[in-house]
Amino acid sequence: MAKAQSKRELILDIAEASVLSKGFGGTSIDEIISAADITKSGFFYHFRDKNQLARALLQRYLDTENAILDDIFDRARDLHGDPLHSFLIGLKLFAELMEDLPNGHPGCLVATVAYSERMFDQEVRDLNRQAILTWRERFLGVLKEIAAIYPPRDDVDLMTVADMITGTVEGGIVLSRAVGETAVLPQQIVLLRSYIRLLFSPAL
Amino acid sequence: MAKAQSKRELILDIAEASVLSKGFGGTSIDEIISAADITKSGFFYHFRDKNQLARALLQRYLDTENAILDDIFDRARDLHGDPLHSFLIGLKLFAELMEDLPNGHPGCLVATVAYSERMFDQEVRDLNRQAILTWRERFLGVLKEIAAIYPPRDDVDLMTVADMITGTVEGGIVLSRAVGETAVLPQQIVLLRSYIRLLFSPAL
DNA sequence: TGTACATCAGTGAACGCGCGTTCACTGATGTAC
DNA sequence: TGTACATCAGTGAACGCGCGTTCACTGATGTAC
Repeated sequence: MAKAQSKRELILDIAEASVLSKGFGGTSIDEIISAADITKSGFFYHFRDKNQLARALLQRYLDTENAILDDIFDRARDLHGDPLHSFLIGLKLFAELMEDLPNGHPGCLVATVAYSERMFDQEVRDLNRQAILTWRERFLGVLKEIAAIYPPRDDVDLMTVADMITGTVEGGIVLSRAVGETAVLPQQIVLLRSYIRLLFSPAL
Repeated sequence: MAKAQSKRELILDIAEASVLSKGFGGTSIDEIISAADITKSGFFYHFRDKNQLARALLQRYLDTENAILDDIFDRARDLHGDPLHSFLIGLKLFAELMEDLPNGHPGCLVATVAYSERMFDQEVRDLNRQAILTWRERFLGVLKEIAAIYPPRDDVDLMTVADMITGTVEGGIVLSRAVGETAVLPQQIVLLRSYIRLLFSPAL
């Protein structure tokens, strides 16, 4: 949780941590305002209602997450011209980033929304859906580039492979949290990398 | 949701569906009892408190889930003597089972607990942790058998591969729900199967 | 530079409903002798 | 077979606290002229 520069950001920081550890329905505004040292009316000055908080929370989360992905895969591009090799480097960088988080990945808001969809309005659910589709397109683009050079060894649907990137992260977070081992998520990403390599590498 | 044979089972059925769509904190006892056509005291006759409901919910879920896995992989064993081939058959059967669910997989309670751990007591969290570890051991056993015959093509940790089975299902469910496409989960399982085959099959 | 007004970032008090939980009680069925 | 008692599966009424939300108001800062 980065140090907040404004009360609004502070509210979002506190709310995000609470939502990820107690769910949206388990997070109360009273609890947020007491941690943020603000009155209840102060909270409602910044957010019209609780669903508006959810929307802001998810939007902010997606923006930073996408910025991180951009950064990692852009750096990987700079390190190697070949799309397969640069993607493998990107996955390695991603795994290392997850490994360096002191308490493990704090959790993905997309998963919380998916698992309590009936708590949110249509706008939030649409935002969530769009997030997955954006990641699908992002990775599908890279995979198509790779497949054009390295024909896959198995008859797979590239869109499904693209989803697997996101799915591995989502699944890895659930496992890491449930079992209480922060190492599980980075291990899963490294294993995903092994699959991508096996799938596209010319015969060893 | 199977038809309940007792009020207690009915409460569990209703609560499970609600927890999977609104989270544990978003599920109220009032809502459960009105759907189950029972009074509040009737609820507290069956469950001491809300956490006791969570424990019963998770325990029942794990029991049925493990029974399904036993059934599928036992059948796969009967169909082929070789551990690799029978495991690949088992994964296919699993994917088909997920494909045949009319509204997709209803969601995994392990994930809900993992994403709202602070809502539950230690007993529930331990149960959740143990569930993941049990699945890890289950699949690790099979993978060791396979690796003894087919040396893996890549230097992977078999425990991480075992976790990947569980992780693919957890991640696949999150994706399926978030994007609203029931096909995503079975597709992910089929892709996992492709990896297992690629990893252990002798050079094609 | 002074004055008038607008906006920003909140405060304080109150609202009514819903929440999980308790407790004394009850009618139907089962069991012992 | 009749009676006494125990257990099962609940009911009904009340509890107090916490919840999300509203509304009139306020002091500090910014802007126009």
